[in-house]
Amino acid sequence: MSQTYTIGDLSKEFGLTTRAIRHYEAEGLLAPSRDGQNRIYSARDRVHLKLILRGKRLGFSLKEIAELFEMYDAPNGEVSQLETFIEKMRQRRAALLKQRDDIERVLEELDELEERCAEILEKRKEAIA
Amino acid sequence: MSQTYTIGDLSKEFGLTTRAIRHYEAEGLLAPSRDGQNRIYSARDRVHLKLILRGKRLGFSLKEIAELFEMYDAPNGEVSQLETFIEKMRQRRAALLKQRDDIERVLEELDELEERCAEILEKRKEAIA
DNA sequence: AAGCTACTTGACGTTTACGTAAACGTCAAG
DNA sequence: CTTGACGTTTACGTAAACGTCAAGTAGCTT
Repeated sequence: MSQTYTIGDLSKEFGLTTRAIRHYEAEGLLAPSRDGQNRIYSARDRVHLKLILRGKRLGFSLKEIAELFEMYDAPNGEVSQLETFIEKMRQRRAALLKQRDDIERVLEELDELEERCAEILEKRKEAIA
Repeated sequence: MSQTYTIGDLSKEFGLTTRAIRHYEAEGLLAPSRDGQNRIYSARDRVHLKLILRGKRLGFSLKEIAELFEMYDAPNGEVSQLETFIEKMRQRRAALLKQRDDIERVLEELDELEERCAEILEKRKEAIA
């Protein structure tokens, strides 16, 4: 007996609207089974949803996330297909590394900003006292 | 004599359309000076554009990037303003840290995927030979 | 049976981030 | 003096990612 979820369960758990979840399905990112006409999500579906959200946090479009899913399921094609696939992965990796670098820089800037703010705050509070 | 750029210069350098650059201006992200009606971008404007693109790579909306710019210019307000500002920074930082974590995970997954692909490729090539 | 609650499928609306086309100004080269 | 390359504004178009009704269904509960 494996755990299942309604669309409402997942929407609450992840802070999404049901509309959004259905939208992901319409875009081919989810494929829950049905109980009559009601959607039933498996643990695997839930993981998929998590992955979707992670992809979104990284700035991927739904279409790109769909591609990533295909990539994950698809290493079955021919050699040429596999090679273009690997090339795509290389590009993804490069983009991610760049993104990681960007994050480091922004974090540094935030540190500086925070310091400046702290200083200013101190002065203001002295001025008040 | 400081370096200046036309909109075409910048569009070429960063691989954007001029339309996009004007759009950023319309959204308040850039404020080049003018020579007659033609836009003249300073080195500072160019840096701003770089920052815009970095923000985009990180998945920020143009509006969010505008906020970040304001944040950077704005540590002048009152104490209460400063404090909400610092709170915003805290949230940004948390989001960025999460994003960094997400990236690590996806990179790991990409590693696994690449291994799988390499294995499959080898087998295919053996099969051919 | 009536009502509540959660689900369903449309279908149109909205926001973001530009694309694209029209219509025109400006300057240098041929 | 026209052609071409670049620039301008204005305005409508569009794709993505949902939001927001509307109208219906299905199962409980009182």
